[in-house]
Amino acid sequence: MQIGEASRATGVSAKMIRHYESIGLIPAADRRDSNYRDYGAEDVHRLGFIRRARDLGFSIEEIRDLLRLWGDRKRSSRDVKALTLAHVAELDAKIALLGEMRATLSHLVQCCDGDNRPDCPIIESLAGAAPIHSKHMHRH
Amino acid sequence: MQIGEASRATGVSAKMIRHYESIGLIPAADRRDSNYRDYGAEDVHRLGFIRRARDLGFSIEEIRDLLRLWGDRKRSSRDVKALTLAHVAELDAKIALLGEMRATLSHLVQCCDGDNRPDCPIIESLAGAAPIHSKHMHRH
DNA sequence: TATGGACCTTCCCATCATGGTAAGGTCAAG
DNA sequence: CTTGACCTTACCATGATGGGAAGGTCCATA
Repeated sequence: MQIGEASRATGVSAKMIRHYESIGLIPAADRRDSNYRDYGAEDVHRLGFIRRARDLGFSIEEIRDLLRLWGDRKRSSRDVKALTLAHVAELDAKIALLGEMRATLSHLVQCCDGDNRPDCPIIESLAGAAPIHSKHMHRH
Repeated sequence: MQIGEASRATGVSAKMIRHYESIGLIPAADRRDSNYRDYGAEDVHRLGFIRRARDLGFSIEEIRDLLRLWGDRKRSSRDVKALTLAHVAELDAKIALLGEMRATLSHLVQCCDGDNRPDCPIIESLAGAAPIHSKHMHRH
């Protein structure tokens, strides 16, 4: 099948399929006489694997490792689990960072009247008036 | 003061200060005879504003708007609040996405023995054996 | 058979925020 | 006068993806 059909079958854009080939994530596709790339069931299977891994947030390099493990009949599930746990830790770190931002911002939003006047704790906070502590600063 | 000192004072790298100038986020700095950039209190204040906004995850374009509002004595806090709420919504979307990934992965991790054998639900799931439903699939 | 349209090819550029490096200018202290 | 710390511009890289140009292939239909 041509790249477009492989793309439709896997949800990976033709652009990215070519890219994955160019960086060696997947083997170079067979070519027809027309020089068009030709994909078979195994290729589609691999692309589906990649798409699912991408959907779970794995980086290309992590996926490279996952593909190697997938093809290794002697792999230990320990290695897969370790790789995955490392990725989960990355996700946790990102979530924590975004969560802190969200918490700070939603506190500021709560304190902002949102009316026609210019006075705004959000702008003031960015301007460096004071760090954002808790709502109960004056109780200590 | 020179760019290095402004950088140290604000936590914005000299590299990024020049970059912000090049994209018009901040006005072109004054120059000394040596052609070195020269920063004053107002510049440092603005850079601090930018750094805090970056720390809260605002994009450069959002910061452009925030700077405009900051400098506008006739701004309405409504506008600031709206901009911030839009950003919080973006954060929520990202957090939700990462959270879904995390949930799926941690379920798979739980199901993976992590021993010397190759059998691994993580790899199998990526290979497309079956979609990940809940642990209680068979209860309905 | 010719043409049109859907598909493919490679190549280059853009995103976003940031960092690295190279080649060279400036300045103050020793 | 040298050394070292600082500055300048200019170019390239990241990671994953998309856009577009210029041109080749293939099939159906007029």
